[in-house]
Amino acid sequence: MSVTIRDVAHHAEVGLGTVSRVLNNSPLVSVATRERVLQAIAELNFVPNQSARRLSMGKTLTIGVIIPFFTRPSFTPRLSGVESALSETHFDLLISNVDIKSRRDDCFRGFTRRNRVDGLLVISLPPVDQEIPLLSNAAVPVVLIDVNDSALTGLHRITVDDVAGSKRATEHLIQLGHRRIGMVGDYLDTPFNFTSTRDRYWGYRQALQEADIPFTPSYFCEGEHGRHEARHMAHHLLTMEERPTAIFATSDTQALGVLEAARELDLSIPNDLSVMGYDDIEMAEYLQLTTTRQLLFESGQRGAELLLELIATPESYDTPVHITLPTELIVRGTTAPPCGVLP
Amino acid sequence: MSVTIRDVAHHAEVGLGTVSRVLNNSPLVSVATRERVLQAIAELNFVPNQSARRLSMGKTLTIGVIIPFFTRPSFTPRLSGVESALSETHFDLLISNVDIKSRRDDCFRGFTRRNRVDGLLVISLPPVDQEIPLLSNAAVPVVLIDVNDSALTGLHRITVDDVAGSKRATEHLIQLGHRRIGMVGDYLDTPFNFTSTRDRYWGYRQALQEADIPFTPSYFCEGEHGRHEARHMAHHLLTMEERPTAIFATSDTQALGVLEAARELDLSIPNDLSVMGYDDIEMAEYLQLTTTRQLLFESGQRGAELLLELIATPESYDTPVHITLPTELIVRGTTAPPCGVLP
DNA sequence: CTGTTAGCGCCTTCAT
DNA sequence: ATGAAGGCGCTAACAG
Repeated sequence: MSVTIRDVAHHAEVGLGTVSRVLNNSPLVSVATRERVLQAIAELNFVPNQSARRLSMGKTLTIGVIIPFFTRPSFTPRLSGVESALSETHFDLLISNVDIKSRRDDCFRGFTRRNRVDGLLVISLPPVDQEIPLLSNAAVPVVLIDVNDSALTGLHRITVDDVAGSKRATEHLIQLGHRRIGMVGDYLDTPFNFTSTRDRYWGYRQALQEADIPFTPSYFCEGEHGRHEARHMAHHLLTMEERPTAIFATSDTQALGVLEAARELDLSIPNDLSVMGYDDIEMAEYLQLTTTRQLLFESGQRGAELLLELIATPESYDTPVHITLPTELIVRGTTAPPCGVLP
Repeated sequence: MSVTIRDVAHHAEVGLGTVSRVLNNSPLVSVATRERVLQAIAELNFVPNQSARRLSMGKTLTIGVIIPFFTRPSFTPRLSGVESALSETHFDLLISNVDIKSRRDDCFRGFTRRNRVDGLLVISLPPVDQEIPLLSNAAVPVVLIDVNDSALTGLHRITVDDVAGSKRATEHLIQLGHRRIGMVGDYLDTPFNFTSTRDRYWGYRQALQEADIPFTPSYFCEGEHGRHEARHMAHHLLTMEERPTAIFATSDTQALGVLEAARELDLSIPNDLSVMGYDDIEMAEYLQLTTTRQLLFESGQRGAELLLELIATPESYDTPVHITLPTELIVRGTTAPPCGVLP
């Protein structure tokens, strides 16, 4: 059916092993024979069969990545980073988008065995307790990206200090003179249990506390992720009796919803209301949104790079690698001192 | 090393073939033995080796997709559509992001052979002449998405009538009373040769012609894709002596750049300038951008569905399938009659 | 340096 | 309904 290594061997009048050597850049081939084989390969238009190589080598030559909601603007750059790190290599990229819980569980189980992938990247999805040993004893190396949980110290991770980033963001608002600061975020408890959501919540709480501003539960709104949902939450906050003068959205996407709500209510930004996002997605700059930048692309890239090293030389990594990426406050146009207050 | 079908056979005290049959849901197994095998599988925690299956079956159980710039907001939904169609199946999704020409060529060659993928989806990338036979005679079925070229009638395709969509968009502007209509778009000629770019250009030209508005070359700007580049082009247009009263950007992303340029120049939208986008990406609604909606997600989904059918029953598709997806003009807030002109 | 051989783990006839 | 045997295309270890 298809031309095989055997045909090439015949054609080049060499042994079958020699062809294999040429294919794998073995130095144990004379220049002359190598030339001959290469030519035969070209003439026959031969391409090695991946499945056969993989079976024979006991490797899959592919990297798996488990990522939730890969179309969200904050996930795409992460994926892109992974892709860029892998594009130089011969590894295939097997992406599993999980947006329902059951798929998530399947992927965790399926990918931790050797015969699916040679290494696994998990993005934003913290393993539950019983899965931790699964990952740390996995047949293949695993790197967690954007999963910040102290129970995970046994695993390789690329994380962001969201508590600090969020605290810093809140402090910015406080320094501007705001005291009534609302928060619009994802549900703290979801089937996926994103750690970033909670970390950002705690950063906010900490900043308030250190500034001696009491936490007002009614200023904290949690809901489904998304612009529309955020708009509703913000609308609710902004029509309260004593409405917040600033709203911190835990993602830029949600900040857009807040801006929409403000528009509906004819509140001018930043005079009537300060709005703060998180992530610094592409659109944030366009919208002049004050936000906290995290290195989304880099997180994917470095995670993938680490994974590649783990695959290449597992022995040099007996202790888990933990890289923390910095965040940066990006002050743009949606934050200002509250009405009537001078800095 | 890993538990194999052989171990299962031993454990269940059956032949090795029987285990295979159970694995493949063959009806040729008695309920009793099936139970026994299933239990052995569970007890041994056996998972079949993909590479081995693939080699043995001569299938790869994976679908390849070649997509350029997969982080662009108009490509992500297409990919998402593909993913959604595949998530129900047992097919793996092998994504190749090509953003440089050489990778593109490699992918075209590499993926058209049987041993890489069982089917190929090509998004937005028209094959060059010499590649057409490669694709139509490919060892595996191929479906082109968003590639609109009359030379491609021999291939299965999901397309959008961009000429019509673009013409309609331009007509909208004309009907509002605009006569000086600028266009900001991608380079017409690029290494990738996106057909949509050219189609949109021609739709624009056609609409002008039918309305007896002469085409003004200086009103047409082409450049690298992206918001910033579009901003520069728009800036140029808007500082001309007789500047356009409306600008049609050939993508929403570029429309954002146009809006930015208008902001810089203190032009109010839509009074001083009408802006029209294309695609209807997620952000368009938020920005109240008038645009042309195309079914991005559906294009990916239907392409993948078609491909799956082609793989399953190739014999029932002796003649190429060509599905054209509709576009829809979405009038929002960035277009209005030109200053001083009543509709 | 090169040819030969024995698997890699599974599917698929072929007998039974 | 079931077991045994051959082969998918390649790599790697071996002998020369």
